[in-house]
Amino acid sequence: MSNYKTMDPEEFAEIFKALSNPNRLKIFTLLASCCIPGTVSVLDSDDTACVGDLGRELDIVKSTVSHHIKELRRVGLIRTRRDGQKILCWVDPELVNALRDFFAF
Amino acid sequence: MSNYKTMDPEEFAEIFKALSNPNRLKIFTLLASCCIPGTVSVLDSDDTACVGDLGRELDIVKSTVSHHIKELRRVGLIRTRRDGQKILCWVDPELVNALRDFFAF
DNA sequence: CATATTGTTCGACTGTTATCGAATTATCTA
DNA sequence: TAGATAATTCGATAACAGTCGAACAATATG
Repeated sequence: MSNYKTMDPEEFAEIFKALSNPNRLKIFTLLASCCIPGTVSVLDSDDTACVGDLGRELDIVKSTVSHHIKELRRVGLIRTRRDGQKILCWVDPELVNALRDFFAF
Repeated sequence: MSNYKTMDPEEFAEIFKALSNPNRLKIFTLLASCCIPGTVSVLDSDDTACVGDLGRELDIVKSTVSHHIKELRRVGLIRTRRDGQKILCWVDPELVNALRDFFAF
């Protein structure tokens, strides 16, 4: 744990809480997977996905997806941008790196 | 996300849930910190800690610590061993490595 | 054996979370 | 402007989680 002394337990706990729900974790990994260069995405876009895509993929209603997206965004795991009617989502590589470092001894 | 295809979302979600409570995360990082070779530990032992140590350090009652330890052990994040009256705890490096890989793009 | 120390289990209480459907808002297009 | 599509917000409900103190169990030691 390279940064256990400087990290804020409350903040990291919030991030882990965001990943502690199976559906939210699936959303995160789906977004992460379509961000890898060269990876064939299950979604239509190259490096982003919209709320509707995610809902169809995971078979949950859009209000629930919206709720989960909001939570992932709140803790900084993903970022979003409106494109017309759709809200595009993608993971924040910076925070993912911070998480990787957290588990690096 | 190197292993997003093969990983089990339910299992990983459980692990993240175990780290989603601030006190449990503190217990985990305390144990992780005293496992690093060469690190000066806040606890008395070199590479383990007992329930009482953790409770004193975090100022929570022992029944709560015990509850958290049980949860961390259930998901495989830590391991325990009885030594006389005390239960010694330490993190499982294997699972920590798996988590690091999870966040490695 | 009696007592102290350490940890676990149990019950209770309080607060939080996941989910859905309905209503609402925003954007696009015919 | 009217209708279609996409997403958010809101309210309700059911399930779960964190914490504590009391009681219990295991171990050590006088």
